[in-house]
Order: sequence, then structure tokens, then C-alpha cells
Amino acid sequence: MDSGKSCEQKSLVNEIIEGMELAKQLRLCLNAKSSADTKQFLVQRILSSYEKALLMLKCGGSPQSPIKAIASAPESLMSANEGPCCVDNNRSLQDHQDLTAVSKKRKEMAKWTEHVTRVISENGIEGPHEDGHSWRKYGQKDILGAKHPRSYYRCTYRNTQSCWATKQVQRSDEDPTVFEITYKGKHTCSHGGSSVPPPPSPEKQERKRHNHNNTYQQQQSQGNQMSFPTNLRVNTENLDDRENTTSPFSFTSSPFGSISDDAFLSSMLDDKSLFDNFNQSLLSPAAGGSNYYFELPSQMRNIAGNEQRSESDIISANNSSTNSPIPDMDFPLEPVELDPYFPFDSPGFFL
DNA sequence: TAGATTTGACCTTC
DNA sequence: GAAGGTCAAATCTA
Repeated sequence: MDSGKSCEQKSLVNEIIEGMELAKQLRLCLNAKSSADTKQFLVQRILSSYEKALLMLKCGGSPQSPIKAIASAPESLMSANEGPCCVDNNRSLQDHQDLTAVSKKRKEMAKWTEHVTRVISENGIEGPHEDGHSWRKYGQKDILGAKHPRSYYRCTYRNTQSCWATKQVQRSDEDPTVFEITYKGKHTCSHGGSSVPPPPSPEKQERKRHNHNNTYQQQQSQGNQMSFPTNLRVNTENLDDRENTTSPFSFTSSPFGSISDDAFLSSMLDDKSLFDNFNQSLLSPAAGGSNYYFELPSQMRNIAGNEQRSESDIISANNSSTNSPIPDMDFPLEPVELDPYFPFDSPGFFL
């Protein structure tokens, strides 16, 4: 399939270009008075980019290559160029076609799983895991052998932007504070990772329900306040597929220039999508299936705590079973010392 | 009133 | 046939 190949090449070139851009940024950082963390982060990003590119090259010819898997995913069956009018005008027919396509391709759909530990804020409200996208719940199902029902979500912009990303959220049996989130498909909508706060996330919505009528949750919350989770565990499956998913990590072009570190961190935490994308990006095993460990600096946690932020998911990832060329990328971020002139908004920095 | 959630029914896969 | 996934009408909420 020619379009598939060109898509591969495009992705590959994009990765390489990104790596180059990041290297340029690193060079600027080396010249400027940037912190070691900033540099280390850039190095990590560069390595990640090239690692992805290498993986694409390695897998490019394989029939089971992740790129081809993505290309066969239902979301790709409908061109992203198809506007809402197409969706609306041929709704019933298209729905049927989509349904068929989804059914046929369900097994091949890009899929990965995150285990998200919900964080309990100081006010006892459980913090949901925001992923920077807005989701609409379309179903809930009791799963055999599972204590908790599984919830099904799809992108809010599915109809308007033909975004076929979906996710399933299931509370863990062993640890009710852990949510197993399975993502399917890639976001093609332009809303992911934007600095505009998304509508309430599924987890938030679930929290709302639980706050209404679930004393268990409240007890859990109160109990967990004393043991504030300092990390969030992300396990990944089907890493090859994850490889092809977007990593919408992107700083907005907001003027970081003159803000203090605390202000910067606060702004990061204020911008849920930004913060989650930050986590997602760091956690993304896109580079060949590595599980990165990321622990927020205490400074960040303090900010989150002081603001009684319920969204302050603090994330880590298991380092088990990594096949990443990057050996155990543990890099706990110390309080970030940002170069006030660091060009976050320069094109290509965070893609 | 528009948009989101709930939930029973239906469809697909195994 | 069972289980998982999705649809869509009814209901809720801001």
C-alpha cells in the first residue's frame, strides 16, 4: 500500500526531524544557563526520537510492523480529511460501514494499557487521571470475573473530527485505587494536548458519581490521604502498537519567559492536559517499549498539594521487562530550574 | 436546551 | 452460547 509506505516514511522523517530540533534545543541549553534537568530531559527526548526512528526502520518491512498495524486500524479507514459534512450526510451508511470495519479490524486496532493509580488530594477528593483528551462515555459493562464494571469511552470529537480513539477504564480488583485504562486507536482530533482544559474526564465523571453515593470511596480517600501515592504505575502492552500512537506532549507557547520555577510548575499543574501530556510523553514507551520511571520532584508535589489539586497524578512506571536501548531511564526530576529564555515555543521542541 | 451519562438491547468474536 | 464491545433511546445536568 503506497499510502502506508509514505505514511511510514513521513513518520520516520518526522522523528528524525524532531530529534534534530531537540538537539538544537539542547545546544541552546548548553550555551545558556539551563539546569542539568532540562538538558537531561532534552537528551531523553532526543534519544526517544531516534529510538522511535530506529524502530520504524527495523519494523518497516515486517508484515506485523506497528506502522502497518496502525494503518489498518479502523480510524485510518476513514480519511481524517473527511469533514463533518461527510460524516453527517452519509451517517447511516457510514455507520454501518464503520461498524463492519471496526468489527473486522477490532483485533488489529492499536491498543495499549495503562495502570493508573488515582491520587487522593488533601481534601479527600480522588484525583482522576487526565490524559489531555476529552472523552464521552458510551457504555458500561460488567466483566466476567471482575468486581467492577468496565466503562467505555470514545473521543468527544469522534463525529466532528472523525477521531476514532477509544478507551476502556476498569478499576482494578486488587487495588480499587488503580484504574486500568486501555487505549485503542490514535487521536486524530486537534483537541488532544491543547492548553484548553478539556471537558471533565471519564475518571472525573466517575469520581462525581462516587462522591455522590459511595461511602467506600470516601473512606478510601481518607485512608489514602495519609499515604499519598507518589507515583503512578504505567504498564504497557502491545508496545509496538503504542509506538504508533501520538504522544501529544506539547508545551503551549505561553510566555514562560519570566515566571519563576514555582510559577512554571504551577502553570504546568494548572494545565491539566499539559501536565498529563508531560507525563504521557515521559511515560510513553514509544521508544521500543521502555518503561520509564518518572517521579515528580517534591516541589511539584508540594505545589499540587498546596493547591489541593485533585488531578495531581504522580506517575511512575515499572522498569520491568524493558527492551529499550535506553538503559533504565530513571531520572527523577529535581526541582526544575528553567532557563527563562528557554524557547519552549520554538517549533518542533515538543512536537 | 444542548451535551453528557445511563443502561438495556443488539452485534461480533471466540 | 457466552462474553465483550457498541448503539441509541431515555434520562440527567449545567
